[in-house]
Amino acid sequence: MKLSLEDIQHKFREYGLKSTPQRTAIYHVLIHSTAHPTAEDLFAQVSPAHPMLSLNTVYYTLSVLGTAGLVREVNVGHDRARYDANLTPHHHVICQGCQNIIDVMDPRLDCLASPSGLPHDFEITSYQVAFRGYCGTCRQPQASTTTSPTGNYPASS
Amino acid sequence: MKLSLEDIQHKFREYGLKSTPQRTAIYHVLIHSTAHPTAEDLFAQVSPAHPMLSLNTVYYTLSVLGTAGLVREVNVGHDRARYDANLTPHHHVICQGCQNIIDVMDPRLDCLASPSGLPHDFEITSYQVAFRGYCGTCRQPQASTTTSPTGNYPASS
DNA sequence: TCCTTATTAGGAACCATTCCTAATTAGCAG
DNA sequence: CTGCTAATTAGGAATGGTTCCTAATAAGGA
Repeated sequence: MKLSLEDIQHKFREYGLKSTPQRTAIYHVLIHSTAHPTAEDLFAQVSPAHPMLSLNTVYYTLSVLGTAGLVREVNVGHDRARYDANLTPHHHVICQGCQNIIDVMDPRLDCLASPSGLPHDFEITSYQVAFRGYCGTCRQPQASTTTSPTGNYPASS
Repeated sequence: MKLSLEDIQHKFREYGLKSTPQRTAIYHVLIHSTAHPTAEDLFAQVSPAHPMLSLNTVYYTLSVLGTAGLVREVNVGHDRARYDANLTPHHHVICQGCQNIIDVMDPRLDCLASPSGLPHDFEITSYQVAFRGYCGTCRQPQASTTTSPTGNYPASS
C-alpha cells in the first residue's frame, strides 16, 4: 500500500492537519521506511528535494504528527529518538550490535494478558515487546557493523 | 532481602569490582529503590552522605555496574536514562502522565514464544514488555502529577 | 483575494551525558 | 606494614541531540 503524495495530503486533511510540501515529504519518507529513522536521517533524505529544509522543521513536524497519532517514537536507547509511521500493531527486535530495528508482526504477541499485580485503577492503553539480541553480522561478541565503539566509559551491556 | 553495605562490598568482590564508598553507596540506593531513578536522582540521594560526590562519578559507576551486569538501563523515553538494579526478570508499566514506572512480575510474560518472521541467524538474548497507560491519578486526560507540561512543541502522544 | 494563524528556517540556548585531566585511593605484592 | 600500580574520583570543559526564540512565509477559510 504505497502512498502517493496526494494520498498523504488527503490523509492530512482527514486529520485536520495543514498540508505543506515539507510535511508531506517528511511523512512520505517515514511511512515508506522500515528503518525507524532518526530526525537527522529524515532530514538527510528529504533535503535533496527541499534544500531549504531545516532540521527544526523535521522535529516540529514529527511532534505534530506524533500528537495527531500518525507517528510514534521508538525507544531503543537514550542516544537519539527514532520514529515509526507504521501504526499496525507490531513489535521490535533490536540488534545490540548495530542498533538496527526489525519489525515483528506476530499475532501471538498481540493478545498478551494484562499483567497481574497492577494497581486496579491503572488503565493500560497499549504495550509493546522489545526483543534484544544480535543479528547475523553482529553475532560474534563485541563486533559492531555500523558504529565502532568509542567512549571512555565501559560499554553498558 | 535487604543488602547491607557489607553485603554489597562482598558482591563487588565476587564480580571483580573495586569497592569504594561512593560506588557502594550508589548501588545501595539503587538496589533498594523501586523508582527507577535517574543519575541525578541517585546523585541527590547519595550526596548528603558524600558531599564531595560528583555527578560524573554516578555516571561512571553506573556504566561500570552496567558492564558488570549488575545494573540495567530502562528505556522510557528519550529524556534521561533511568536505572534498575532489579535483575530478576520483570516487565514495566509506564504511566504516560507522570512517567512513573511500575515493576510487573508476571510469569506468563516470561515465556513468550520467540517471534515469527525473524531472520534465522538472529539470536535473541532477552526481551521485555513495556505496558503504557495512565495511573489512577493521571487518569483524566492531559492531567500530569509530577511534571507540568512545558514546551512549545505539541506533546507527542 | 484578503486575513488569520500555523508553519518554516535559522540561530541561539539547553541540558543530559561524555570527555579530559590531575589528584586520590583500592587492592595487591613484597 | 609499606610501597606500587592501575582504577577511581572530582571538577570543569566539551559534545550533541533537541528545544526555544524570532521574523518571514504560506496554507486554508472567509
